[in-house]
Amino acid sequence: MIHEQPQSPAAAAPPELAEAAAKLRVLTGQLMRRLRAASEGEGVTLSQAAVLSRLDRHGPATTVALARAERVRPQSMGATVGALEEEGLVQRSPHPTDRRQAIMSLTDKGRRQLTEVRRTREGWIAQALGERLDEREQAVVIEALDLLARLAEDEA
Amino acid sequence: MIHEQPQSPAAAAPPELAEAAAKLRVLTGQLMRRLRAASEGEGVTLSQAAVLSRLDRHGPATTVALARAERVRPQSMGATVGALEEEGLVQRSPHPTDRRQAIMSLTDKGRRQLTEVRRTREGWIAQALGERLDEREQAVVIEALDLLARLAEDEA
DNA sequence: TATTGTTATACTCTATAACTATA
DNA sequence: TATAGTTATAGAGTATAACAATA
Repeated sequence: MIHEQPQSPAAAAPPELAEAAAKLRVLTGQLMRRLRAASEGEGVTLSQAAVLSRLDRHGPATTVALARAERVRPQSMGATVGALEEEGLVQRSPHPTDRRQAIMSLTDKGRRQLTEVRRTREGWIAQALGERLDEREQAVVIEALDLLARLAEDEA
Repeated sequence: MIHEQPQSPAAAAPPELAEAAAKLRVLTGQLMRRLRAASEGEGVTLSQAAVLSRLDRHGPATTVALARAERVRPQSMGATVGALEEEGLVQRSPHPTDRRQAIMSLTDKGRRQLTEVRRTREGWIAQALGERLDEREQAVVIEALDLLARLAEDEA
């Protein structure tokens, strides 16, 4: 690759980055399906598990705040937290001053469910990282995750 | 209970790997939604675009082979290639010796569509990688993608 | 019997649109 | 007007189950 090719229709990105983009696309799809498969038979779906995990890490939050954090529409998040509430895994409390808002928090049952989720759903990833990669490779993956997260969260 | 692991109930994985697993889960979901959003209004859906891309890179293939490669069920892949065929983006030819099989290949229209797909769908990733990361960081991401792909493809 | 592929059905995830209640 | 949330509807993506045709 010495000269630029001004007439190339798909140009703009150098081929190794285009290849990386294609790999990332494939990887994302496969991870999504593995995560979904791993979370089956657990009583909670993938997106429900994501909410449980987030509530545990960042504390109680409103539906809208959860939607922003996971980058889904508030209506989508509403369906997810609604299902969790029906199963008694989260509970809603009124906001102290703003009566429009409802604050969702984990119940004890939700916390127990989360323990199970972590073991089975995120567990295989953590295990694979630990068993299949040496320390340098683990460090590479960990740094790359932060870099990619930065890209994914950039602007819209 | 388990006396081999006296401490944490969710143990087994060191905390930094558990954290990496959680980050990977969040990243995967966000990338999936971004990819889907980027492929809207293109005439092909995300999984259809994946098939076009694969046919271009690896040549003609049967439904079952495509399903294995993308790690979906043959029935699911059947629906995807069926839609592509209806739009004239792929065509099916009989297998020379096995009349059960049908070999799918890109049409000229499919190839043109793919060019468009690459520009818009994988384009934003390639562009972000090029613009937001320096060369060392790009190398880290590229290596990590290969490592993660290895993990994702390991055993079932 | 095993493999390729199809048809039928259902669930998850997410979206847009239209609405109510509160600020 | 703006924000938090709900309800209704739809499409993408995938799965399982049952089946037909071919090897």
